Amino acid sequence: MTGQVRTVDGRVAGRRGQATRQKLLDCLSEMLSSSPYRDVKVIDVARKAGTSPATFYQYFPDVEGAVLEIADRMAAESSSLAELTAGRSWVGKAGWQTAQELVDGFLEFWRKNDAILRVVDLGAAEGDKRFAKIRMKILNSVNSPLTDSVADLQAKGKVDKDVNPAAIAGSLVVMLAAAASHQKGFSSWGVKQAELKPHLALLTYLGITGKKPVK
Amino acid sequence: MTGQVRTVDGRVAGRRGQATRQKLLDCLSEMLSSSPYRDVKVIDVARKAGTSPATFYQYFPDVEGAVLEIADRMAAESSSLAELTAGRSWVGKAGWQTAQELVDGFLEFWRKNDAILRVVDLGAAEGDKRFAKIRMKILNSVNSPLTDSVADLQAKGKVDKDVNPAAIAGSLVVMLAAAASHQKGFSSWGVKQAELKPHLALLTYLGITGKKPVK
DNA sequence: CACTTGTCCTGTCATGCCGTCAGCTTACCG
DNA sequence: CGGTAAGCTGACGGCATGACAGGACAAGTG
Repeated sequence: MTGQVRTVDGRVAGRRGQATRQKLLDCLSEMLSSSPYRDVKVIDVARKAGTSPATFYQYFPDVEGAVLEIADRMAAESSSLAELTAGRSWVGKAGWQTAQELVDGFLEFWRKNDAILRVVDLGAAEGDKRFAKIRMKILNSVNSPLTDSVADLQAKGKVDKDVNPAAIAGSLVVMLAAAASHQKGFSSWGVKQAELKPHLALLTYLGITGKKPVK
Repeated sequence: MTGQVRTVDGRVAGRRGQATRQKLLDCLSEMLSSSPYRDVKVIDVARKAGTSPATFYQYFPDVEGAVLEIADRMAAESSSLAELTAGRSWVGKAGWQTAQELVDGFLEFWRKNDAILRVVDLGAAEGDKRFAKIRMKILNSVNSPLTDSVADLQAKGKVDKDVNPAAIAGSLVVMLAAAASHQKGFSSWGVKQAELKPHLALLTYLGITGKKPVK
């Protein structure tokens, strides 16, 4: 699908080369979790991987290039997020359950990938189209089915005709993403994580259906 | 209040020094809008300000230090955001108007300060307490009065007793912040800014009151 | 086993930014 | 006008960057 893995100078990477490349990506991932993006240096990644900076540049044009690759893989995995919403019911108790599971799955995904997601978010916010594209791919895996759900309810007359399903779904998805990446912020408001989840689910349910949930 | 402005080596800055310092801050602000945070170099800021890197280090310990100063000033201005919510009604048509004005004011503030807010967001997400504190100060100027509003409605029996006002208000504020910093993302979902606003207001109103707005 | 081929890694180098210091210039004040 | 403190910069060692050429290594061949 993606073709062969190639080095910067055009050669085809063999088994050993791919292993080195992967190790560099893993070490970069770790560094992103432990130090500010701004301070991540090629030389540190290379040292951590037990190799030299020159090797790094054989596989990636620069740090950003490697980050994009990590982000791309994560985006590929994000498709699993779609199952949290696609084809689920938003009516009655089942609807409330859908909302809860969506929030749970979303926060979990964000928690697992928070370091790289931070960088993707920054890149997208700074206007970098490559990062914006990746961000959209991730958010879309939730946003598309969610938009469909709203449109469905709307077709059935259960949601006002003047709402734009994409705007509602997008706003909710963006809320979940932001809440996930700033969970610590909520604790300074005296809101614990366990307490936050049902409230996010509540807002999600309210936004989608326009009604209070039946718990 | 804040005492005298001092250089890194302890001297008191006079009129000329303060002007230079300010010019450096202004130029840094501009650079943050035009290039990725990761690529902002001291030497570029200095050149843009028509001075030398050594001068920069006379007033700031590093780029981050200067960024914190810019962010601090913005946080001071953010208190004006409180007026968007404090003491406003959330009932009936007046409530709907409150929601709209809140969204409007919030997006406007974010638009004006987006570059620095991006960096603050990143710093906070990376766990830097100084940035987290600044971020909280800004969000609190909206979150506190909003929390009060929910608590008020709750006391009057208009909102369910089992909701945590801080969790609801916090989630909504975070949603607004995220929507503001990724407005471009919505356009790839086919949602224009003018269309986004009323939907954010709708979600806000729904979240605060638990009911559909009377328009 | 020697030889070849193609992959893989690193030593080294020019370049450029970082962060600091000594020392020069400028402004203010008695 | 001389003293003092503020303000600025040239220059420097140190480190990261990014490029290259060449050495190390594995695998296949006669």
